[in-house]
Amino acid sequence: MDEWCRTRGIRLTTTRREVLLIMHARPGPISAYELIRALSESRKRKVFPPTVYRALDALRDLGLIARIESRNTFLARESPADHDSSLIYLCTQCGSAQEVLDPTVGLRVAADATRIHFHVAREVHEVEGVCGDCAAAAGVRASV
Amino acid sequence: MDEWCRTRGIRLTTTRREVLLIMHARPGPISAYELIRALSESRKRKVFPPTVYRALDALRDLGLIARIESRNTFLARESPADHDSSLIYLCTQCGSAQEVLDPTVGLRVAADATRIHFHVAREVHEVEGVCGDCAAAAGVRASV
DNA sequence: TTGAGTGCAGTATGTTATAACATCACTCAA
DNA sequence: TTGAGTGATGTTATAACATACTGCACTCAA
Repeated sequence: MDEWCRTRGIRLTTTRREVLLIMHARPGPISAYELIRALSESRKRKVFPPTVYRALDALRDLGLIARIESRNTFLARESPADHDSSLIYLCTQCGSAQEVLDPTVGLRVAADATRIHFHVAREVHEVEGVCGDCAAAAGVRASV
Repeated sequence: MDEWCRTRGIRLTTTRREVLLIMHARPGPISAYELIRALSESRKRKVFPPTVYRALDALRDLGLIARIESRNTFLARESPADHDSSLIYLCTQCGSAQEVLDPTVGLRVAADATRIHFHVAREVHEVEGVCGDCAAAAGVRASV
């Protein structure tokens, strides 16, 4: 993993590794300030915002995490591959986030971009709603 | 217009109308705090954040404006129809924003959602890159 | 062993957003 | 026309998110 990062010209330093560990340790998206609190706690001393934001930037460059723009939170990825035009499904009930890869969305975006002569650099696709589990739970409650 | 709003159960009050006018008066996205400053100036007295944020919420409910999640800014729409799964193309050079309707993207999202048993409520599609005008300008500069 | 490059700590501040509560205005029925 | 109910706004205060900038420490190659 360390080596994997180095080949990308980005070192997996202590801070970055700690941030990634915290993110993997808890399910779902986490805010930068929650990370600041968690990191401060594990280090037994105050950690300042820039420390965490820098780590998040580096992890994002590595593709190891994704930023959820509509919520100002961050999500650890299971694998760092090919997420250029992934979709993130966000549950408004339980707060969970699920990343889905659907290249056809990227193709549509590319087609539309060509039509308006736009050069795509980055795509954000976020879908808000209710996940299957929460819908099922609500259904159970409703039918009782 | 006033009547059009009322049929949707939302009044187009003075504050909301003023905010909408400011947004239409300048091209491109505008931040909430720019609106606060602009509205304070036009009213000759201080306007507080909640005033503008509430107006923005109402205008968003009416579909008259869109929030650009990846930039924390707001964009006035030309018409308020059918923007449920529109795409916003954002130029990193000139800051312009262009909304494009492409229902096929919404269809793909719906299909993916069904597959993972997700119930969609709202979609955010934002594409960052360079607009045609800026690319052309850069091309001209590069070729000189 | 020194100097360039990179990453980190910390200060300070800028920017975005909302909770909470008081007050005002509009609507509509009596 | 008046008064209750509802929705909108004014205001204070603060929470939450983010970055500019300075300086120090470490690594590694020359």
